[in-house]
Amino acid sequence: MDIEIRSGCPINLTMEVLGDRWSLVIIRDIMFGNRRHFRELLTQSEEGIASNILAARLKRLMSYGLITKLDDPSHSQKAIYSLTEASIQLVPMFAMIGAWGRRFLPVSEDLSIRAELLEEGGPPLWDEFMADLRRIHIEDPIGGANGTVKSPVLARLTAAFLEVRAKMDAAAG
Amino acid sequence: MDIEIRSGCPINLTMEVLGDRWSLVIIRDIMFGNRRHFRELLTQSEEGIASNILAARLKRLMSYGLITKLDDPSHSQKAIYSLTEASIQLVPMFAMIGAWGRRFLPVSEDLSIRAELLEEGGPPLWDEFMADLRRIHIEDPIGGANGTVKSPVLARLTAAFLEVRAKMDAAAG
DNA sequence: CCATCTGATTGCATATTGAAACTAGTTGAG
DNA sequence: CTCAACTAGTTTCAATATGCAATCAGATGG
Repeated sequence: MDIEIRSGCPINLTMEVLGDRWSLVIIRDIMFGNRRHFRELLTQSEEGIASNILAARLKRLMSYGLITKLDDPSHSQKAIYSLTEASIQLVPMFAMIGAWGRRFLPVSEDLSIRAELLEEGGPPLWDEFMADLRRIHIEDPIGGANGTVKSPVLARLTAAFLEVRAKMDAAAG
Repeated sequence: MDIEIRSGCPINLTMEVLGDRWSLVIIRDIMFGNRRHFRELLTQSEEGIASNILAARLKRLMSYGLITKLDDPSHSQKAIYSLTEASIQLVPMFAMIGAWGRRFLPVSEDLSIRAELLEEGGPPLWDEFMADLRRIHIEDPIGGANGTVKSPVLARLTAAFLEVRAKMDAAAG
């Protein structure tokens, strides 16, 4: 699982590592959905990734140091996937990707509220979020996975998302 | 050439449009290298894209409204490829991608100086650069392609790149 | 008039992707 | 203890994408 390194350009290298259909989507689910198990990533994903692709991407992301894998003490067969410092520092990039997508692509209201808040919050919010992520992924990945350690920023983003979704459900049905 | 839309999430949609090995690399060459012809994109690229892939990607990017194609009056068979407002607004994303790549991937000194300057310059520089790009891609694509209309920001970035490269050449040879 | 340059296209081998079925082991309820 | 449900994947196979080399037809330049 190695980069080919067609050139040392930062943009090219980033594309060699993250330039595919699924890598950033998986990191997004771990980061913003706090999905830490294979099953959660597989079935609770909006986009319906195939299990073989998910397995391959997780392996690949591990080999690049973007996620780590840890045995879940509560279930000997469960693994906990966590972000690393490298993937936590993708937060500003996600903010820009979300901002651009909201502006130029046909996003849905509920799924874009988090991107909107992240854009509005700017660097101060990103820093706060990254600090949270360090706690639930690096300092205490087990507590972060089982919910005993939480991210206030994530809680706010999730609450906003659920609120919009509830409003949409009420309007629709 | 349509998106499948597996979900309305801004990050997912952006990956459906730009999440592949080559799209952003091609836009990078048009944006930072001011390569406006097929041949330039094909042969002056650091990474050596295949001609069929380049043709397919240009067509795809056009269908998404990220580039436009224009007949070159100086040569009836030449086409000029230009950025659109949507791709010009990728500048902040490129800045973040470059910054992340510089921090976590084995970039080369010469090819990362532009990313460094773009990161240091921050939003004021990005805005200035985007204003330049609007002039040489939207307002006067022909003048922008043949060099009669120039981007001061691009000139600074290119000068810095050439300076670093000259220094490296001197040290090596 | 002919070599060269233009933006591509075509063929073909290989690599990647995607969906569904399947594996092998674990856990929890009865 | 037993069995259904759940765990993280792997296997299989068809479809698609990629990469490389060769090719093409229409300008252009000498």
